[in-house]
Amino acid sequence: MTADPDGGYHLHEQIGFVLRKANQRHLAIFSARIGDLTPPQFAALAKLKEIGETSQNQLGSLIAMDAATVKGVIDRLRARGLVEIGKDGADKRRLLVSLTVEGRDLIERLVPLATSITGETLAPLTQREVATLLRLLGRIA
Amino acid sequence: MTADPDGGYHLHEQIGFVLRKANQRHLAIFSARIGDLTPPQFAALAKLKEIGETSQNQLGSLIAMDAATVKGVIDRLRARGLVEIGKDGADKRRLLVSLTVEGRDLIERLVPLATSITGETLAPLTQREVATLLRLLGRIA
DNA sequence: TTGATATCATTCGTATACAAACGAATTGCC
DNA sequence: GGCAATTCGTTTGTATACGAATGATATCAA
Repeated sequence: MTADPDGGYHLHEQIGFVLRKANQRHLAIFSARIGDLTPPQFAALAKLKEIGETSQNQLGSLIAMDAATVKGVIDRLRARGLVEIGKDGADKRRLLVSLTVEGRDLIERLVPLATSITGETLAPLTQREVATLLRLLGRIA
Repeated sequence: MTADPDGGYHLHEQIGFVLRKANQRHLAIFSARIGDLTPPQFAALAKLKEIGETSQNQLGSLIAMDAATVKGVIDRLRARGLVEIGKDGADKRRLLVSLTVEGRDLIERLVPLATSITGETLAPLTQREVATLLRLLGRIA
């Protein structure tokens, strides 16, 4: 039924390709609404607001970034004064990352925008379809 | 019903975050099975096999890459002898990109692997759910 | 207690991604 | 024909991503 009659391989039907395109559209919507922060930077600030101070690697695992990637993101947020780092007295290997006052202010102002970004990204779907999509994506993520 | 009782913003429920995680899992499966080619490189070869010779920018728009990105991908494929470029007699601005014999051999050998990568990525879902997911993703892509 | 193992953060190298600016070539329009 | 707008490819700069290697520190086990 849904099988390809000619048995051929079509790039546009592969999950990897469609995921990449959906990501691109979301990124375009995001940067149109929040121009001075990238989605990874936003994710770091949002997670810090949710859970408070943590180590750099712990934050990375919470937002699905490896150690090398999260370091770059935190460095750039730090250069802008949105987060700050401190030492962990109990474990000298760790860097504790936390929001600055400016970072907290910014993320609180941006949350409504982020909600509208999610809304615009999902605008082509009904509420029921949104729920289905998130459920199925969650299972392959 | 599905509304968040506390009205809070949770990163893990946002479409952008879930898309990024699904992409990560797909990439991990891809590189475990096809270690010496990235998904964008594979996409370029697969599309060239589908449509034959095209200009660099045209190829980019077919596989959703901007001009700067596609240039890097083609450069690396060219350095490995998988694609070659020629001049367009009718339009001196254009570079015509095509598969070499080695490139054609490789992509034909890899297509079965790519099919199994798609299968493994979608393994947590039933056939019906796969169809639903691809349909909904296609609408927001 | 000490020695193997694991964890934390950093660094290096490679590969997407995309914006912006650029020169060369082509097209559209009068 | 000729000039403006467009298109093609390139280059530069910035920002993820991830593998691999490394040094410092913790932990665990014999």
